[in-house]
Amino acid sequence: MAKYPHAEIEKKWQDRWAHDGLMRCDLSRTDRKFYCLMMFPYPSGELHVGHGRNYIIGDSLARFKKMAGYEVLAPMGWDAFGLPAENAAIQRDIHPAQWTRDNIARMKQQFHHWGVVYDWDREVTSCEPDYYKWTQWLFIQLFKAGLAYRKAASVNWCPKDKTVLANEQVVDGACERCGTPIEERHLEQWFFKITAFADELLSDLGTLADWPERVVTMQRNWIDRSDGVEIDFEVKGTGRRVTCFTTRPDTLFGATFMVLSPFHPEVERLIAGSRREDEFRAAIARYQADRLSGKARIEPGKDGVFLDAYAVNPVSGESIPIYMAPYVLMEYGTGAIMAVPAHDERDFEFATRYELPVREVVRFGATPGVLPTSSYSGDGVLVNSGAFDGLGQHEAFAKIADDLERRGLGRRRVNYRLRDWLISRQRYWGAPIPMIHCPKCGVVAVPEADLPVLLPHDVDFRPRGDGKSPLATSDAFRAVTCPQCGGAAVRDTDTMDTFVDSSWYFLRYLSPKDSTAPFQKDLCDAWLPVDQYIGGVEHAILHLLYARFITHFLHSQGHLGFGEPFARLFTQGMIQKNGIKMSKSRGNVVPPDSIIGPMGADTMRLYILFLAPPERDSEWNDESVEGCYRFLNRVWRFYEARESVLAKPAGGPIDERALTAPERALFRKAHWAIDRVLGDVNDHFRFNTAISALMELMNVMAPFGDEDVQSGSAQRPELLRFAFDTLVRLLAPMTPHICEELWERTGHRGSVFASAMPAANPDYVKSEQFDLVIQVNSKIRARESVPADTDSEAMKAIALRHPRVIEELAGRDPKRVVVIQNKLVNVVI
RNA sequence: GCCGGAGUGGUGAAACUGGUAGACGCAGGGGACUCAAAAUCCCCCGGAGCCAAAACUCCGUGUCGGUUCGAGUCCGACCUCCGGCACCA
Repeated sequence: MAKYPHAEIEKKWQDRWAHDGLMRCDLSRTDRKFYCLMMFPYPSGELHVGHGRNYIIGDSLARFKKMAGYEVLAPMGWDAFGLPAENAAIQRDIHPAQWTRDNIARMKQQFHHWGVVYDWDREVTSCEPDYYKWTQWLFIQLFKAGLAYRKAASVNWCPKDKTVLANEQVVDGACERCGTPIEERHLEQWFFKITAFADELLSDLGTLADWPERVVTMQRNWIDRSDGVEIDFEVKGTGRRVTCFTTRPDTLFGATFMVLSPFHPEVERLIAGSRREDEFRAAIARYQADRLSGKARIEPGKDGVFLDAYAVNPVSGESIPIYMAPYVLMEYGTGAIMAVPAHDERDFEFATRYELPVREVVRFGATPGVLPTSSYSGDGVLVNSGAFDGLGQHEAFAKIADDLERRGLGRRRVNYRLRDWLISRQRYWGAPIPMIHCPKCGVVAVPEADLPVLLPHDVDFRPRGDGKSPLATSDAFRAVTCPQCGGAAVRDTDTMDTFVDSSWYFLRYLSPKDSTAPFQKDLCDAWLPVDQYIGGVEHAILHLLYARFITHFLHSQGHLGFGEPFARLFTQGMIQKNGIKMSKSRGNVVPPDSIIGPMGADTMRLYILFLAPPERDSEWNDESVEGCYRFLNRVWRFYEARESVLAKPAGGPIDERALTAPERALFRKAHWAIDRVLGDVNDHFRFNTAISALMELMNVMAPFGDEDVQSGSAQRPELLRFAFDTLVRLLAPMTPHICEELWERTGHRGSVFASAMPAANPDYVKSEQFDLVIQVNSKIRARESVPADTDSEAMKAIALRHPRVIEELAGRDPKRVVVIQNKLVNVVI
């Protein structure tokens, strides 16, 4: 039998949607708004079916919401700056701008062929001056607020990409992108002070009830707040002090030694001119080498050196030896710790190795003993702690902290694992940092009226490897007059991390062409937070944290009326082939055209949605795709075989009581399908079960009307039409082309997406009969078909007079009879 | 190590608040149509017991226990896989 003409149908509707602006959004309709946002892609070229999932889920959801009466905002744009464009451009000897533009055109074409429709009037492209002008504006706002600062920092340097990487972009000591082991360099870099927002970013996670739990957890662990106390220890005989951070001031009396990071400044002071200086320096060099190799966990008990020096416990006056050891990190706290081996695992390991005293200061239960875990269990009582003996741990924390603060020897402090965000990059293809270095005035922001600072086109953009940006080679770009004093000055030649570009794009969609402001507060306040954000879980930390930070910042400055940008988040799973992620380098990608060509975009969409719950990683199976194609053909043939009935309007309401039993079953199945599909999609993105419900409806519909139509005696045309219309409308968001065509052919005016979703009548959602399960002692012994909503007494009676039950009872009385409405009766003997 | 998530047929997966395990597909087997094939349509399809069929019975949701009339679902312990963090004081 002939296949339905998908190619022709799909082209027709794709062109019509584009022409009619199907997803054009009217921003003035805010009473029922739905902002449906998909993470904008990096324009890397061809998209494969794995990428497609994100956009197909989003497009289907947007269409559902449209049919549910929402004014849907579904925009799309391009995260267009970044390294791959440069690398590809270097390889192919074309300009990154050209390469990027070509890819955008290609990907737009692909969306079009998939039937994925956006409001293209709102397209944003982060590498265009009309966009990055405002990324630069954002930088200046952060600068003015004291949240963008320069610091000479030891930074992660990728020798292959020849650029600095953020901590977040270093994975296992290697570059996230190319896998090259990173090196350490000391360079002046720009940072955004995200740590200033650490606390609100952490506590507001609690308001994100509609985010996946695991994403919230990942962010919480990433920020990781710890409350503690900084304590000053005197370095004996020097008059100098070393400050330690601890979350356990209650164990202060148990500190039997101190450990400095080998990179702590005090180490240099202690070893300079010392008798064992050479030995110390050799050790430091070794630790340095280990640190750069990155990977291995450093065993606290493995390595450390006594520095021939002592510190004085500020409370007990006790002298304790000072060690340096690589298990203490310079990057966290103060780079120095007071070691309490009795109550900290790592300190315990170290003390064991170097035979240092272990003194119990918190007792759990009655028996003395050490408990070397860093967890703060809270029910211990202090011992060996002078005046603080007998206090509970929590109380001791407070008392000791108070005591230290009063005497000026310490202060309460909160530390985060989160570090400030290093945003400068020594690369060409990014937004230039809008700053000027003046010999007289120092670092000065470019006046906002002078934005954008244009990225010069004719620069040798290959990376240089000397720690400077390619922009530094352009004298024309660098030379500038200082906006403050008018003297000669130079521009900053670094560009911004692309995560800055993507940290605010969702605001720009509302006024993408506005040349006077990055976004409009009133529009943003009306349309945000985003109602549904959809993207890959790989952005769980970086992008989502940065976007939250920037939104919180803009909120704090009064530019926005809200702090959290994304009310609901959905992270879709990866599509794999042969058990691994689809990627070009692994050669296991499925090109969309290999499906669309023979079977059409609707089949591809249907398969991707039917495959599995969308949040789950799933395996692509070529054979299963055909099952979806078969289903669409069945729908098509159902129409064709009944065209004479379906093609013309069949009016009249359906009188349920006048229907025959099988007709009533179909009528109810349609109502059931409405209920299922809308519930599955709205509540949990369960497109897979929604589709299976529609397949069930089709299975019930299939026998209806065929022969009757042939013989010209079709019964109940209104029922046939009701069932078919229902199927078409429920299926339309997922397979839009075939459904638009069928909607038109069945005599409807206007797009199916301009029509309303059908509503289920609760009276008809359940089938008339159900299988009453009769159990004896919880084992199924019989089933009987009975009318829905048979009351408990009647159900019980049916069960008790069933021959099987009578047989099992053998004259005895049941001990108990459990009745579950519309389900089962369990006779317990 | 810590924090999440997941383990169900040959396979992708269903199973709403504890109540018929395996819906809906795919693959496979059988049949109809056909000269034949494709396509389509119909039937079967977790395992075991029975020569076979029907009926029936038992077992079965990673493992072992528990709660309950009843557990894939709840509780406890464990195993495996995936993801995140990993010297954070």
